[in-house]
Amino acid sequence: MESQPLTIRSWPQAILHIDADAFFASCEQAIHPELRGKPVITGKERGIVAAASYEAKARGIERGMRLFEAKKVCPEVVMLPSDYETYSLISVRMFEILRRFSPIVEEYSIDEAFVDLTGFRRAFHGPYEEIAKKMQDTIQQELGLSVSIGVSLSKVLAKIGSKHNKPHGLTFIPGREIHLYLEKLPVQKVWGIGPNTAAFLNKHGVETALDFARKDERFVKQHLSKPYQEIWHELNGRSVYPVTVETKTSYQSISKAKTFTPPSSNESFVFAQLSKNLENACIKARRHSLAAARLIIFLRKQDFTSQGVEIKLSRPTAYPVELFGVLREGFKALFDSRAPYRQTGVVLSDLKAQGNRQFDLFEDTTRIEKLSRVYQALDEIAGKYGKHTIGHGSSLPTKLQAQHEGERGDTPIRKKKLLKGETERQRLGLPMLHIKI
DNA sequence: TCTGGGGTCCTAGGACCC
DNA sequence: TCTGGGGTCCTAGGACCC
Repeated sequence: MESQPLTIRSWPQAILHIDADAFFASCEQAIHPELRGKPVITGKERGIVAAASYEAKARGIERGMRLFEAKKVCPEVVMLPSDYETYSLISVRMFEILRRFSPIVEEYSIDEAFVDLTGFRRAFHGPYEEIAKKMQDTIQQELGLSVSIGVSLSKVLAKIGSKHNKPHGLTFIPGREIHLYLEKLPVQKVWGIGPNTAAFLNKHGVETALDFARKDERFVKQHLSKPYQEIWHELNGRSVYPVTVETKTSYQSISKAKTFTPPSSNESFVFAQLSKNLENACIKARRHSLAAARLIIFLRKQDFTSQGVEIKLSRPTAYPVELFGVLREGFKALFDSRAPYRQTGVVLSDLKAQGNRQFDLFEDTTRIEKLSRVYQALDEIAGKYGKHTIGHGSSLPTKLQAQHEGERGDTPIRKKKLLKGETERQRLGLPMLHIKI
């Protein structure tokens, strides 16, 4: 297989990666000044630590820890539920600040961005490090947020830089010093290299990022696929990943999954959970004017094993009423009343823009138009009065449950080792089941 | 590393067509 | 009846990311 020629720029790039420190917890401290200096964690609604402030980390709290453990190591910890809407707003403001320095800003995730600074030295009368320092100071002053920054010749190297010194670090990696940063870095810490590829590389004597960067091109081309060949170039200071400005406007797939505690084997409750997920996924799809031509349903048992089905729809849709029939069928095929379940989920995929929707020749188009008007009205009401004002009857048992779900007991989580090479997809273990709507 | 919720991209192989 | 070669599209699966 001949791979595409790699685009290698002939002049040195200056790429900056910025990563907010303990973002969720820092947002809370920025909004609530009384929390500053205190150990704060978010994730209360899930029962595990989603983010921990540096004060909390200093007292031994780690991401992923269960709440009661956090409380044990640090009784005075302040626990908050995650407030994604607020974090998103703060994130937007952070990106706005970055755009004052360069128009080429890639919003990589809620708390990370890449910025292409190539050629901006003169505009700022100073070296790239000074520009980076100024960004860091501005974000600190205007948003009260601490960020870590890496600047180097490629995205992969810039990422290594921003991780090198946290929190509030600023690391500049010029071409002649790359090896100093790679030599002690285990290869699996490199962005894009996961446990599988790391294991493969280890077998070939590659332990550190530097070992990998120094591997000869023949080996890389022969044994590794395109993404890893690209990482290899990036580690050597040859930028192949451009900083892309386009903000995400569409989706390849939309998924919704929810874990409930304690696990349940109540059929109608579990089905109601599933319906709720479907409704939420459809709301999101409609908000983006998308309709799904495929639906995946999965149920996860208490022991973390999952079963799922993938259903091909005869026509794309984002209307739950049209999907409840297949949802029920799929659910029946999966549900085992002996097993307590801990999670249900749906994935809408093969998404089509609704503008281009084709009606089948003999389809009842008036019915579909009516449906579309009904859902438009529903979406408007939800917009005005809140998302959960109106729902479908089949999702009702989730509400009943919510009412007498006073406390949500911490169910012990069974540890299960991921089998080598096992993926999310395989854990879902999806047999193909074609059902037409 | 230790399972929450949400995503993306790449590749090999089969089906189908000339 | 057998045998090529080549192209395109689709799918399932794999690996990774925050």
